[in-house]
Amino acid sequence: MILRKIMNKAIKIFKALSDKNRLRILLMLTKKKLCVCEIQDILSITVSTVSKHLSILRDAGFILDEKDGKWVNYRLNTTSKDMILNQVILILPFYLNDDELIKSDLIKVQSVNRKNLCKI
Amino acid sequence: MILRKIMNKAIKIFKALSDKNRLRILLMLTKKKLCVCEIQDILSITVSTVSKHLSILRDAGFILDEKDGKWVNYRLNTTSKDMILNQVILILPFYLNDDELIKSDLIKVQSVNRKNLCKI
DNA sequence: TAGTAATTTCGCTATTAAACGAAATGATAT
DNA sequence: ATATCATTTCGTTTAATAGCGAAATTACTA
Repeated sequence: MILRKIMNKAIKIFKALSDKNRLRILLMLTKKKLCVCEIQDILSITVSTVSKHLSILRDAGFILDEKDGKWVNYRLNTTSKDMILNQVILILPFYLNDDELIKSDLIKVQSVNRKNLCKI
Repeated sequence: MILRKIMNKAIKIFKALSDKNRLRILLMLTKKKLCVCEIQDILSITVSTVSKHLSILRDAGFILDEKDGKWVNYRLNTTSKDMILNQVILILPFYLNDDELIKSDLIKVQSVNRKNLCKI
């Protein structure tokens, strides 16, 4: 029963990684925790789509959420015991380091500020 | 130009890994090189679908093909310089080792024989 | 308690991907 | 060279996924 789920877990992880915006989110979260509207601002897609991406990353085990006032902070899960998940989180920053889009995302992350962004 | 392709390469690799039959194929190829009809026999899907999966794995860099008489042998690419690709090939066997479907695939691989299978 | 703001969920549309069978291709062997 | 067989490509159908906007939810705050 449990054993038959191993491959499904792997597939869920790899599917989560198969989308450009989700890779961008993961890389941003290596720099700091972010709320939905901060991510929305950088990706330039709707807030509902961001929320969906975050739930896919959470289901796969990559990120955790925590309430912070009226915001929800999302951050990388650094406590997972999953071998693939840990390796990916380790390798991705090196791998995507030189990607132009990732580079500009990471610059924007430094100065993004939820207090200026929100009030949808 | 080239740099903008880094993320697309990553996405291609993760998409290739996001399918059950392709994971099964990769694991089988860790044991020995196989032709299309041998893989078809174990997966129980049509030969054209197997061929499509193999082309996706080849495009992502996971496997290589070589002619062998009237057959085409597919084998793992162990010469890649790609960081993600190498790590995945290293980790996957450990990760999927206990999956029941993978276990039965790997038993079947031992005795599969193209000479008995073919004549579609 | 009512209002407001952040986030999630729902319903929909458009695109992508997996599967099949049939036809085309490539290569061996008679 | 022709027949045969393994594989690939093509055309189609069906299922999954990313995106949007609107409605629902959750939780501060006035």
